[in-house]
Amino acid sequence: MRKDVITDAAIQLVAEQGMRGLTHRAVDRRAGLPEGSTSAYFRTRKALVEGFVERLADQERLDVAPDPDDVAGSIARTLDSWLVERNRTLARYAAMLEATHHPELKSILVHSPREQATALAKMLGHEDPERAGAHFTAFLEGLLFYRLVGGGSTVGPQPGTPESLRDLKSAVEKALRP
Amino acid sequence: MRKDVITDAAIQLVAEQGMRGLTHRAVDRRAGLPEGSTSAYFRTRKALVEGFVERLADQERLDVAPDPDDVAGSIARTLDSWLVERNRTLARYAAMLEATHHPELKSILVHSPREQATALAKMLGHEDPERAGAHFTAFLEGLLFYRLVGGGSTVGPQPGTPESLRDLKSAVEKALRP
DNA sequence: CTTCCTCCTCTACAGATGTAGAGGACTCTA
DNA sequence: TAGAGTCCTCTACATCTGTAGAGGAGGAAG
Repeated sequence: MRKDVITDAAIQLVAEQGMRGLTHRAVDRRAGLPEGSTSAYFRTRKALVEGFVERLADQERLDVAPDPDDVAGSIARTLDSWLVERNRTLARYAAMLEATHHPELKSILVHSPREQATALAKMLGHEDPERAGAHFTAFLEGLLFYRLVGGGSTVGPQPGTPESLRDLKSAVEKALRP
Repeated sequence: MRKDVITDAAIQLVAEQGMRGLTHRAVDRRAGLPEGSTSAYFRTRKALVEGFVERLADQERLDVAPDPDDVAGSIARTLDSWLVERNRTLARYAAMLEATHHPELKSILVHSPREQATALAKMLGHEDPERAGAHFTAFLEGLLFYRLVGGGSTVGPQPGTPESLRDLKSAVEKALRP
């Protein structure tokens, strides 16, 4: 579908150049479409931003569901896949930051791993599941962010490798400890 | 100094409107300076971005030095102060994201809490201080990020209150545990 | 075949943006 | 007081950006 081609190009653009690079014409060029296409589908820039964030949210809805027999392992695998899909994850951070001054985006981005984390914490016998769940989520979020943008540059092992998985798993295990 | 007025205005702008809001003229207006001032001090946009990031780095160099007698408490206080200075911290996240496609910024932003965290982890008797330090840093980073931009909106207690300090401290303590 | 409708491409235009330089005001030095 | 140097303001201009609408290509419906 045309719209998806456009929003996918938008995601790449945002990952590579930041929100500033997201213009109608730049998306046209990036997607190899004739000038004016993006503008036809998303008349205003606000619409374009929302379209791109919706696409992001759609693409990530899949990934979420830990295996109860190997909680840490399955979470580590999900995190690692997000590191591998570097551009998508970078675009998501850009979108989250954008949501700070563009609240409509928040409802699109919810993605809410929070309830899930709370449930998980309850399951694992934390005394204050709400708080533990929030801390756990924060830790994962930080792990990702730190690997991807923080800490200078290539911190930690190369994503997608067994070593990366091992490292992530050990971190997740530590975070899951009551 | 004139330059500081300009870069401070730039920080506010970036926090409120994102990198996209950072234009020479917008900074002039925000700082109440005549049009052209920003352009005189920072001829290119790249220079403007670097100037604003340098200013950010300068302002945060102060805050870093945990009290050995109350490690968790002092770290919690630092984190809380960053939450209170919402705009500066938001601007820093924008800058970090920007550094992804603008590597010169990395050397300015280093801020490197990593060696510190490693040293801390060693001090507290972790078996793999390097890794523990990285995880610890990631956790703090995530805690901040999650509170400020993640998780929908106002997650957790209001920054600056004793309750916020207590919550942060408990989180930090948990993360410090070997 | 004609008519209609949808999807797409192209062109237009006002306003914003990056960048440059001319020249004025002010300060310092002699 | 004259001259030199610095700091600032203003104006200019090519380019980019957001947004709008006119109109064509092609398929569907009659």
